[in-house]
Amino acid sequence: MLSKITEVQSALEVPEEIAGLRMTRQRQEIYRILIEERNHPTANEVFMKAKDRLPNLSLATVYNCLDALVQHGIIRQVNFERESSRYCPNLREHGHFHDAETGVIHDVDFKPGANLTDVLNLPQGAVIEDVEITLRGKISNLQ
Amino acid sequence: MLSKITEVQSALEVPEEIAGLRMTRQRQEIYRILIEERNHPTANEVFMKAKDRLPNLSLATVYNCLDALVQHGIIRQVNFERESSRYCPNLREHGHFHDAETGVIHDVDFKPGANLTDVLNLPQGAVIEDVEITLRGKISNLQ
DNA sequence: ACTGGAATTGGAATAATTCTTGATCTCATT
DNA sequence: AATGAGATCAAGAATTATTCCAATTCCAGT
Repeated sequence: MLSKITEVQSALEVPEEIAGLRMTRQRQEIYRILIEERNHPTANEVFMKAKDRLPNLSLATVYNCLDALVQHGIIRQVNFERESSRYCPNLREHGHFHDAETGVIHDVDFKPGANLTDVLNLPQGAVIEDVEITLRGKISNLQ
Repeated sequence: MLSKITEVQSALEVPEEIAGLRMTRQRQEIYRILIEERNHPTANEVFMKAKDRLPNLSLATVYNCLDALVQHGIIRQVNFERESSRYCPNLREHGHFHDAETGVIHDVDFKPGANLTDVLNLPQGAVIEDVEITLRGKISNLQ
């Protein structure tokens, strides 16, 4: 069990409020886990990790918190096929490369100045509000 | 409403076997629905449609058939966020634009010669095996 | 027609997520 | 410090999409 002081100190890394969302202990802890790990955990994985520090935490609360963070644009929800949703604190517009061999998910940035309309024939008048790009494959060591 | 003759003719368009998959009545019917409608139905929507012709059809069979078709590369499974999977007989490599206002899903083709690596910074050595591009937005009529 | 393997069916089971409800916390105001 | 309103949390029930399972049924090759 952690001391009150340790808990408060780590909590201080995250501000009291972000984007108008009150950062409660639970939300802070969950956000901190996403920031520190950066490995696109599922709600359940976040739950496991967070229980160390918040023993009374419930899975429902993890879902609530993750959803609140997503709604306020503080983190992003990422879906791979029909698997559990994963969560990501990287707010840059980016895609994901899922290494099928290791299971590791790499963030994939857009090249500077690149535009999706360079490669896609969008329908006439299409206004994009959200982009989800998911690649699956493997990382080859061969040169 | 289609005439019997049209129905039979359209059914005949589907061969006995595709890509090594035995085309049973159920698989034929399900495939035909995907081909004719081309509106990215869910398994349940396919089930509803197919029941007209195959009254004993079960939802489990629809899932089985769709999966068999997907496994044999005859159709593709498409996922939007956490919604039900949808199915698509368009085998060209393509993405999807989801019109949030009408719910319509448009296929989005790649521009000829375009390559994803033109716009994305992939991890070193990444070999792409599968691409899923999903855009969400609206269609504006304004010029 | 017979037979073995594949396919189908219907219902039960599963897994992820959401909902519900009551308890608890927070914060502004007194 | 007490109060009250509203937000948040916890626990478990409910929901939803999908998969599993066991018992038929179907079909291609003999």
